[in-house]
Amino acid sequence: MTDHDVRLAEAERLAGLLIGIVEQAKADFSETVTALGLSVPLARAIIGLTEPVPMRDLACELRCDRSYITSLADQLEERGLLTRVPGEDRRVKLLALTDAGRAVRDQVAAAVADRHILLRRLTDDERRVLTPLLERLHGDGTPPSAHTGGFC
Amino acid sequence: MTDHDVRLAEAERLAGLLIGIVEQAKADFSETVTALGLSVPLARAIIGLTEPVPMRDLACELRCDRSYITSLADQLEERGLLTRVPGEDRRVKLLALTDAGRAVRDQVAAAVADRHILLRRLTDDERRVLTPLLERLHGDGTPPSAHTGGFC
DNA sequence: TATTGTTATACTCTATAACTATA
DNA sequence: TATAGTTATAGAGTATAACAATA
Repeated sequence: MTDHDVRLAEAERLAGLLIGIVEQAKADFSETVTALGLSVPLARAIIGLTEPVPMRDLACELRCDRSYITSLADQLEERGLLTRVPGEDRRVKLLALTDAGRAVRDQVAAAVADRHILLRRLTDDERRVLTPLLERLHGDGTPPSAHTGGFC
Repeated sequence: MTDHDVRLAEAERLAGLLIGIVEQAKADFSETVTALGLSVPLARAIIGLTEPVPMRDLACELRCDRSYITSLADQLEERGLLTRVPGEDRRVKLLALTDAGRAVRDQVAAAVADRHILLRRLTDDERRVLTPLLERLHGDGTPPSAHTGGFC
C-alpha cells in the first residue's frame, strides 16, 4: 500500500463513521416521530413552524420546492394540525399551527431532544473539542447556493 | 431560556453541522459520479465490486434488498460494466466487473478521493483529534441489526 | 414582468410478495 | 424445507412545468 492509499483509507474510515452517526441520528428521529404518527417530512415541517411562516420560507428552510410544501401543508391541514392564513401581501399564505398542531410539536420536540445522540453520548468537554472541528469541516469555501440547493 | 433549552440548542447546532457535512460529502460524491455518467446507487455498487461478489453479499454491504441488487446489476450489465458469473453453488451468481467496469471503477475511486472533504479540509493532527470523538458517537450500545438494517 | 402558491405529472430509490431453480 | 436470484408491483419522497392570482 502506498502512502496515498493509506491516507485515503483513513479518510474513508472517518467518512464511514460520520455517515454512520448521521444515519443513526436520522433513524432515531424517524423512529421517534413515527411513534407519534408522523412521517419524517411532516415532522420536519411541524418543527419548522414555531411561528406562522410563508410557504416559500418553509421551502427555503427545508430546502425543497414550493410545490412540495403545498403537499405537506395539505396533509397537515387534513389532520387539523395547521391552517393557511392569508398574508398582507395577498399572494402569500402563512402556515400556522393550530392548538392541536402546537401540542404535537411540543411532543415531538421533547421526544427528539430526549433521544439526542449528541447529548446522550458526549460530555460537555467532548462537545467543546468537537465543535470547532466540525465547523472547519463544514466551513465556507463553498458558495451560498451550495447550502441552499437553489431553493432560497 | 432554561438550562435545558440551552443544552438542546447547542446539540441542535452540532447536529446541524454534522448533517451539513455529510450532505456536502454526499453532494460531492453525487456530482463526481454524475460527471462520470453514473447514478449514486450504481456508483456505490461499482465501488463495492473490487472483486467478484455474490449478489446477496453486495446487498448486505449496500444494506438493501436482494431484489434491488438485481435491478442495479441489470443496469450495469446493459452498459457492459459487469457480468454475472455462476458460482460453485449453482444458486449463486457472482457479480464481476468487466475490463470496462474496472476502468470506470478506477476513475470513480480516483475522482472521489480527490475531492474528499476530510482530506481537503483537515490536517493530520485534526483528524487524530476527531477520530476518537466520532468513535464514541458511533459507539456500540446498539445491537448489530441496527447496523445491517436486517439485510445481512 | 416577477413572484406566490397550486395542480398534474413523473422520476428515483427502494421495498414486498410471489415465483424459480437449486440445495 | 431453506436459500439465491428474479419479476412485477407499489410506495415514499420529491422535482418540473404550466398555470392563476397578485404585485
